[in-house]
Amino acid sequence: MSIDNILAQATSLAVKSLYGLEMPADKIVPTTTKKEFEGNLTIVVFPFLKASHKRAEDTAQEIGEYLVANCEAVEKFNVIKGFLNIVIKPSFWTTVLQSVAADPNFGFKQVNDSSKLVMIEYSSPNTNKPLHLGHVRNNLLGFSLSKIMEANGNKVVKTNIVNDRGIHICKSMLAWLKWGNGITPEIAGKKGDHLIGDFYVEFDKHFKAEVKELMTQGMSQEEAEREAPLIKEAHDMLKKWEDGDAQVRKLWSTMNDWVYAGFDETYKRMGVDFDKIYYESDTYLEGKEKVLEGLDKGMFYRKDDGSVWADLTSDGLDQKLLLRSDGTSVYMTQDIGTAKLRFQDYPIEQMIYVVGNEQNYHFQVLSLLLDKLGFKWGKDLIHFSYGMVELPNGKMKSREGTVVDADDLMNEMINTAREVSKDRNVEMSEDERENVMRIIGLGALKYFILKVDPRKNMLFNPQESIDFNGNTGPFVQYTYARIQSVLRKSNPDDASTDFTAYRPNEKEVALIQRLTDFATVVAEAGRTYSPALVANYVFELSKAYNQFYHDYGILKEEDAIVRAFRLSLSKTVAGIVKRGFALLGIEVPERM
RNA sequence: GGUUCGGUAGCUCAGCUGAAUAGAGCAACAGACUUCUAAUCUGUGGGUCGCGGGUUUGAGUCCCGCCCGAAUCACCA
Repeated sequence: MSIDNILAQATSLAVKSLYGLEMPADKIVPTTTKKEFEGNLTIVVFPFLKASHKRAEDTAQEIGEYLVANCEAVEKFNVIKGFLNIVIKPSFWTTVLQSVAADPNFGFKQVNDSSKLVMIEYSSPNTNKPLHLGHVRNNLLGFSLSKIMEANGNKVVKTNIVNDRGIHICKSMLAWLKWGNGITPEIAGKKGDHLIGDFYVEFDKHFKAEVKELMTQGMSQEEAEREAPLIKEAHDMLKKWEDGDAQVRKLWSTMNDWVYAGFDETYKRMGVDFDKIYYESDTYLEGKEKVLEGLDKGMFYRKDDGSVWADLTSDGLDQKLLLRSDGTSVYMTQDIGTAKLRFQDYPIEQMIYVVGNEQNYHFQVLSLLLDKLGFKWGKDLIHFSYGMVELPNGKMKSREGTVVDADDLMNEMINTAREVSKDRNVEMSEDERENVMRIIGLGALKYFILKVDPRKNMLFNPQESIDFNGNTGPFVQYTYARIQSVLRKSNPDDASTDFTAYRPNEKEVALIQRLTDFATVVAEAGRTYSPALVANYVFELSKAYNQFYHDYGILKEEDAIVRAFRLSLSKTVAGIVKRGFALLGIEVPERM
C-alpha cells in the first residue's frame, strides 16, 4: 500500500473519531507538499470544517495531533491556514525505496487469463502513398496506448486495417501501366511505397492537365473532372477489379506487395508492430452482408433508388448512407464488415480506434450502428481521437509538396543526433554509436510527439521544434545513460550493503516520493488513455534526479551506507525511467 | 447553421477527479565543468488562464452565455 493510501485511511479514521464524520479514504487525496513549505504530503482540511465546527487552523491542528499519535509513518506536522503539512518519518522512505527497488513490475498490473481483452486499431494506411507525419503521430500513439493498456492489466491485440482497394489504388496502377515502363522498386532503387506514391502524384498531374484542357473547351470544373479520360479509365479499372479480372488483380497484388514491403521497413524502424492485420479487400463484402441483415430486421430502410440508409435522428444524428444505389459499399459499410470479422476472430471486450479527429462524426455513427447490429462493445467503443499535425505554414498538402515523409523525418532526426553529438567523446564502437544515434534521434521525435495532449492539434516546426535539451527525449535518455555510467563504475560490494537504517535527506525523499508516483501515473494514463501523462512524469522524475545528482555525491560519498542507499536510489530511478519510456515505445541508451 | 474539440508567459506545452503566491521547456540575460557524463545544474525577467456572469469557504479547473480557431455534417475513403 502506498503512503498516500495509508495517510488517507488514517485521516479518514481521524475525522471519524474526532468529529464523527464518515469520510471514505478514497475521497481524501493527499497532495505533494509545495516545496516552499516543510512536509512531504499535504491534506486540505476545508472539507472537514462543517463537521468540526472549528476554525480551519484548529481542525488541522487536531487532525495533525491525531495522526502523530495514531499513524506509524507520521513524524510531525505543521499547519498553514487550512493546509495540514505532514512530515513522514525518514526511515519510512528507506523502506519504500527498498520495496520499489525489489519489485521489477512496480506500478504494473498483472495480465492473466481473466484479463479484459482490448483490441487497438491504429495506423490504417492507404496503399497508394508512403506514411507521413500524420501516420507517425497515429502510430506512436497507438503503440504507446497498447503498452499502457497492457501495463494496466489488459490483454491487448494490436491491429491494423489496410485500405488496399478503391479508386485511389487504381490511379497509381493506371499511372504505372501508362508511364512506368515496367519499373520495379529494385530497378528504381526505391522503397515500394515511395515508388507507388510517385505514380499517384504522376496520375494527378496528368489528370489535372486533362481537366484544364477540357475546361478551356468550355466544360465546368465538375464536368471536366468527371469526363476526363484518365478518371474514366481508373473507374473502368476499379470495375474490373471488383469483377475479379485476373490481370488487374495480378497487377494490384504485385503493386500492393511492393507497398507492404516499404511499410514493413518503416514500421520496423519506428518500432511499432501489429498482432493482426486486416485488409479492406477482405472486409468490404462482409459489411454489405451485415447491412442487408440489418435491413431484413427492419433496422435500416431502402430508398426508391435502391440505396440503403440508417435513420439516426432519434439519436440526435442524421440519415446515414450504408449502401449505394448500385449496391456497393461505402466507408461505413467497410468498418462494419471489419468489426464483424474481428468479433469472429477475438472475444473482444473493448475496442479502441486510434483515428484522427476528422473522423469524430464517423465514429459516433459507427458506435450506434454496431450497437444496433448487436456488437457487445459497439456502444462503448473508444474513438481515440487525436488532433492534426500542422506545419509552420499550415497543413500538410500533398499537392504543394509540403508532406513530411515518415522515412525522411526519421533519417533527419538521426542525422541531427549525429550532428549534435559529434563533439562529445564518449567511447563506444562504431556499431554502438550508430545504434545510439538511432535511439536518440527517434527518442527525440517520439517524445516530442507523445508529450503533447493527443486531442490537441500540434505544431511541428522542423527547424526549431526538435531540440535535444530541456523537456525532450534525449534529456531523459541522458539521465538514464548517466546513471548507467555511475553504476558501471560502482563497487559491487555496495550493492549488498544494508542501508535500512539510513535516514534520507529532503532531496532524496522527494525523489523516492516521485518514484512511487509511477504507479498512480500508469493507472491514470490507462484510465484516461494518455501517453502524455507518462511522458511528463518521466521528465519530472529525470529532472528531480538531475538536481539530486548535482547536489550530492554518489560514488564520492565516503559513508558506505549512504553510498549504498544512493546507488540503489539511482538504479531504481533508471529502472523506472526505462520502463516509463518503454510505455512510450522509446528506448534508452547505456551511454551517450 | 447543427455537432464535436480546442483557446494558459514572446514561442512550444503541463496543470489529475476544485485548494496555498498558476508551472515546465525554449528563446533572453547572469553564473557553475582539474569532479560520479555540462545533452546537466543554479539564478533573473516574463501572465487580466479568450470575455462576461453563476455555484462554492475556495474556480485555470464545475455550470450558463458570448468571442476566436479547428474538424465534421458526400451515393470520397
